[in-house]
Amino acid sequence: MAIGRSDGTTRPDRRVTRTRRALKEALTDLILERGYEAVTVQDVIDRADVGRSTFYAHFIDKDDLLMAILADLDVPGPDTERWKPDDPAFGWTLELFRHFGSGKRLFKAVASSQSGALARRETTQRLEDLARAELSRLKVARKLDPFRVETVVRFLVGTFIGFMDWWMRAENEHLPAEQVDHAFRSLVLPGVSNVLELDLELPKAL
Amino acid sequence: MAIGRSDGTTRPDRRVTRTRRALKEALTDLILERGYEAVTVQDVIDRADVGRSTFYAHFIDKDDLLMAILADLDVPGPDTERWKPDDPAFGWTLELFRHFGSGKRLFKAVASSQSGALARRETTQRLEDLARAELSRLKVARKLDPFRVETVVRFLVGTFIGFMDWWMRAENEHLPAEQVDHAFRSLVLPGVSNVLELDLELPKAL
DNA sequence: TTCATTGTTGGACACGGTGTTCGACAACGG
DNA sequence: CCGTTGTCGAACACCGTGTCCAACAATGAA
Repeated sequence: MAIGRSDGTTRPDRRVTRTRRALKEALTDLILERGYEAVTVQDVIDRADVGRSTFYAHFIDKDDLLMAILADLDVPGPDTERWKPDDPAFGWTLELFRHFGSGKRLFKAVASSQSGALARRETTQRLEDLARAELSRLKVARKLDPFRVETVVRFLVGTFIGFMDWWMRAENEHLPAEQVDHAFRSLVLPGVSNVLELDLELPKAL
Repeated sequence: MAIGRSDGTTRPDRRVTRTRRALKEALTDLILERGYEAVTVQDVIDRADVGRSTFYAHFIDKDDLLMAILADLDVPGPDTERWKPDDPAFGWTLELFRHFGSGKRLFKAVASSQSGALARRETTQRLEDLARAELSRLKVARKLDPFRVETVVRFLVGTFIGFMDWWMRAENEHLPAEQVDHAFRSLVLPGVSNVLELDLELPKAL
């Protein structure tokens, strides 16, 4: 039925906005409480106080709703445009950590590895693009074989998500993004530097 | 009802052995075909040609069966006994990769991150114990603060599982364990060395 | 304010998977 | 051979999913 698609021209009906917002917030809350897999559509519409049929008028299923939530918080695509060629290597990871950790429950709900397979794949995809862009920026002069580059990309993204996951769990919620980023860089960059035979400025050990 | 527990004294009934084996094999196959989450108990008993009630006479649910499969293939607990104090640091990772990758479908089914949350947690647990044991072996003279050590442990295990996962996926099935291990060590050990201020022998870059 | 449009509602429904129970039956092993 | 024990399959209650529809209510434009 595809209700209330804001097709640029018309403003969406208030009711539509209200319903969608309620559903998104409900799912976000519930994910934070129990984890994504444990939440049922029934739970969501109960929490959101929305009719069952209304839910299915807007979203195909639980995954679809999750994707909508994810779409709201534009995970930075490769904004390679803004990068200067002489920026320090991987200088943007702190910004990324800050972005994800900026206190918004949304991020925690989605970034956590508890979230659905779809969302995880989606996030991974974007981060991999980011990493590839950075590597291709760095290897200006160098010719590196694709296999090695792909391996490093997987390593970078896998570790990043691992750190996000670890950070988001209750025990570490108090850690500042700076510290997480520093730990990440201290552990990851030496290996990248080693494998790609690059000369990265390595953070001091803490 | 707890059927046929081999309580040391008595040999288990043939029928029990047969049933359990059939169920384990069925689940293993199905995981490899569709991934764990997509498999239903119904599928398993159909494939295994076992009555529904029989299934529940042996296992609580799907997760329980998965745990039983996992228990069969003793993931090496910290065999710290066998380690000499002068072994090279993390020298055992190759053995671990070989162990997991030794062609057995079982490992692929279980080690893959597609498998249930329970199994994943279980595996992670054991690997973390391994890593902790190694770190405490290495810091004989040194006094390292627990936070740093825990961070490194998470980094090691998270990355290891990431590599396992990547390796097990179809495209890379042909890679020898040696190459995977080498990539792992090249990327991971420099960071560990950096953070723990240890002097590890680093593998050459490839 | 009026009114046609559009979204929302709740109930009914078919479907499929879960986990339990029970009596009849068959395989086991001493 | 025979008592024990495991297996079978059917029936059942339960729950979540996703669809459909007719009645109703909010909306926004005239």
